[in-house]
Amino acid sequence: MKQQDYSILSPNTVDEASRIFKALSDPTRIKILFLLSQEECSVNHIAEVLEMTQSAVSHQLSFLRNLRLVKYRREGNTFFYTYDDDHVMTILNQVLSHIECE
Amino acid sequence: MKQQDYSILSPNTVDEASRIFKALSDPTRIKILFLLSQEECSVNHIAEVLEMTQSAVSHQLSFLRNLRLVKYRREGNTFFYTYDDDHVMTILNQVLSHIECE
DNA sequence: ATTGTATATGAGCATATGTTCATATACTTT
DNA sequence: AAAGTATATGAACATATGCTCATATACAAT
Repeated sequence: MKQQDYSILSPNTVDEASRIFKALSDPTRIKILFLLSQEECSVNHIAEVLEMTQSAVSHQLSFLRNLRLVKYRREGNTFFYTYDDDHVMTILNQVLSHIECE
Repeated sequence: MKQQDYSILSPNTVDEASRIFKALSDPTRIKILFLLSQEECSVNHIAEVLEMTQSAVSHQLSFLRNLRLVKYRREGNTFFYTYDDDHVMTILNQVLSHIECE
């Protein structure tokens, strides 16, 4: 059988999907996004709640920023982060609630 | 502010979610699952369609099997794989169709 | 100006991941 | 029994990942 006989995903679609899933595949990023689904948070606040170093959190926020999954506003020295991709947040919440109602 | 003031996910929930997303975060696994969403496939068939070695495909199927995302039946020398987790397939299709309709 | 505070970032490191290569296993065919 | 076919599996390797540590940056407060 030949490859053409099948509905094949375009490379771009596969790459984009894997990027989204990879973003959600790390426990720290899941926890950060879940926090942000509830309220706008500063970096230090996230670090305190998750009991992680500021640096580790900042690196993950940088990762999420690059993927446009979060955005921030500055207020003095404090950076307040919010989520910035409704679709990804919907996917995350679907999976989380599916797991919890088992 | 204290950690207890927030709705915190249980460690099990986070781990389980990250396992699901990690399973979907690799391009090869996405392609395999997408193929299986269309039809039952033998290992060699998957390898041919995806233009990958039998070994690479078999390793990924082993990964997906461990997570109970696929199952197989044997017919002589041939192993026919099908998907085995409707929820994960739904998530995958949601993300794929969201990407494609942009 | 100096010190303090909040965050970002680069280097380094240990671990995880995905593939290849060689080989094992189990069944089929002759 | 022997050779062939389809798949599984272990070792090895290169790359990716997520953290820590040290330091840079930018603004605030004194």
